[in-house]
Amino acid sequence: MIAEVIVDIAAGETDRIFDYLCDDGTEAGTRVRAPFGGKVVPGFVMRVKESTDVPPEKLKRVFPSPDGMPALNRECLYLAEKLTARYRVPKALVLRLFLPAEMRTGKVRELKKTYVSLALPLEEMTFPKTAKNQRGAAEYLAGHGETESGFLNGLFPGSVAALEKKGYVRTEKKQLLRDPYKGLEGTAPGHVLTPDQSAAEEKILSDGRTVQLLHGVTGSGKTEIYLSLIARCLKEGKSAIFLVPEISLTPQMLSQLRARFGRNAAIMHSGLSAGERFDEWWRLRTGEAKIAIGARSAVFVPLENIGVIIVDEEHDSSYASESAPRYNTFDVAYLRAKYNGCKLVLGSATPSVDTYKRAVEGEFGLIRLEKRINKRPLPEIEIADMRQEVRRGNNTAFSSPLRAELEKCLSSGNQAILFLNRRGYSQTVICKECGYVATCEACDVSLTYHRDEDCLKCHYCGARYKMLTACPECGSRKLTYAGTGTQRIAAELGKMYPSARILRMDNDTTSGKEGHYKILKAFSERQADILVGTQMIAKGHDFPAVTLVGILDADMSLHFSDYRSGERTFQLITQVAGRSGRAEEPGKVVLQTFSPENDVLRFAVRYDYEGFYRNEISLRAAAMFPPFSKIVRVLVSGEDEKKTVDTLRAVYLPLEKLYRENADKFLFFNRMHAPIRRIQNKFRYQVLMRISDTSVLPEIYDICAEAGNRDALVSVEENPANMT
DNA sequence: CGCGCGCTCGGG
DNA sequence: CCGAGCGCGCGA
Repeated sequence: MIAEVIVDIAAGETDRIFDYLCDDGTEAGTRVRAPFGGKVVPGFVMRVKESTDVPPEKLKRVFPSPDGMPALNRECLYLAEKLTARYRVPKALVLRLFLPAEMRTGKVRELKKTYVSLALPLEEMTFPKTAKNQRGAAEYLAGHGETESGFLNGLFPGSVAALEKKGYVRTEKKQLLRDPYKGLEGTAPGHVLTPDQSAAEEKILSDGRTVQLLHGVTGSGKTEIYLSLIARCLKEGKSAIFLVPEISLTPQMLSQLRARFGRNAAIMHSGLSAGERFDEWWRLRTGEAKIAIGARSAVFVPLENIGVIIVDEEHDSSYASESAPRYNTFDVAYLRAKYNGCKLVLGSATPSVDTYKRAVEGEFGLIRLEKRINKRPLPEIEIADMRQEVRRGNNTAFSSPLRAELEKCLSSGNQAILFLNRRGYSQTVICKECGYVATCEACDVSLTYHRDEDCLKCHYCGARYKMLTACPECGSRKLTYAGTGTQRIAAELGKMYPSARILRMDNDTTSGKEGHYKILKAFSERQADILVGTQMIAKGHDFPAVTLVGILDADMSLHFSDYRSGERTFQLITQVAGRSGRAEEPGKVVLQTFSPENDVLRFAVRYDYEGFYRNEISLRAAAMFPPFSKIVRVLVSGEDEKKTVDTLRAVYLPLEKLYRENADKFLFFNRMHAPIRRIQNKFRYQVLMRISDTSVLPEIYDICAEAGNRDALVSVEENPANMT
């Protein structure tokens, strides 16, 4: 038999089928080791056929990897086909998305362990006087029953082999799957849905459209509907995919799911060890687990017969991949829903403008949940006008309403969260004499001062620099800090409320995934009174004792140079406000801004999504921004500036030709430096386009795939989230 | 004339 | 991606 193989090499030149001899019975989707260009590389069997045009003397033989079954099922192969056509990326890169990384790198630990048990009753055994270990091991087995061989040998060195030779013990190899959430095997009964929830579920199931948008205010009980939909699938013998933003995969949430679905749920979480992740994946592949829960990448799990796909917090930006195959989670989920003939349920309290437009226009089903389950009102949001504060001589980061509320909150023994959006704005060092700003040698961005280490750091490449004592340009010692970071806020707070316990949470205090939880856990256990943090604290996590949320600089995201800044700001405020007053006591939110008359803020304080949407969509239509157009950015980056510019030319010229021939389909077309000209020593140039007709998109992808080379990376981004 | 580096090409 | 093969430029 002949196998059509894609070799797992991420290069455009090798991105084609190579024919190999293979064993009879080899199936498509099987991983193989293939001799290729002098060495053996991993590969994937895409198809199996009887014959080939390749001359026989060239044909080599592949040998299958010891997986026991094809790693990729039919649907995975189908999706890979579709995605390579859509994004024009090498097939090997797309295929990798379907496997846990551990499987490719081959570092997965042995899954089978040997267990030892007694073959005879202890009384029938005889041991030489010197064979203490043999006797000890046999006695241990008699007392403890079946024991893992390595463990027993550790206790009684050499015993296992000796006992086996005498026929005193039996050994057996067993598949061992690590269970990251042991002790939560119980299957908790589901809550009974409220009439509103039941009605919503019925509507989802009875509507003919594939995509259903569940638009429900915070606390309206969307999660219960998801779980009920999943439970239904299980009952029908089907499987389900449940996608959440990475940040919502909190230990509480995971244990809740495990309690409800037990080992039927496989959790794909970056916090798992490599081995655990592989095991969870394998349980899905074999059908042992039927529910996949995870962030973005879980949309690629090898489930079959899918009954529902759920995307929670649909608007969350983490659903867009930021690297290599820049797939869009929704696109993949939609393909899978179509393939399986099942529903794709999107849920959000603040849907993205694009999704909501498609729902109100009837392309998607739209289900509204307007009541909160516990009937508790949403926290009141008060706007603090920072212009007045400055006029009154208050130059601190805290308005008088916020101070008043903070004092009230602290004196009544409750907790407060202060939210700071530091995006595109950081605490850096400026020379007062000449205006010099400390910047990174590799990235051309300003450095950020870190007080605890007294150094300057680059947030794009992580480089560390010694703190300056004098200006390198003019020698002046008059250096000052600009901007306000969480560190400074926390320090100011400490001065204002010396007895308050303050916790800080941002990229610097949370090293690794664990740091995250440690801080949140400490705060929820009330080891602190005030939590100061960035976006990170906006989502997930329930803090029942929090009655005050302060949004220190609502303007920061509002005036960020992105067409979605209004949308982002509305989502952010709604989300942050949701942190306040989760238990009995009513919550309060103070929103500080220099532009209190801003429409987005006014809709946000009233929790008026509809109003916000109508306002926003008319602005987008007037300016012809997405969803009325598509922003396409082609980024060319490379270490050698000349070669990078050469590559830029190689994409620009054909793109410009395309633009000239289809001028009516373009709203904007130009080439320029990327906003950050250099990151990690790579020069960055871009061609920026806004297109009103997506029919030119395949051509754009083709041109870019053609132009990419060894020296410069060419990537295409659609409606990019950050334009660095 | 010989070696080294850079570019091109092929890999089944 | 990676190695082989080859051409051209440079030094002796």
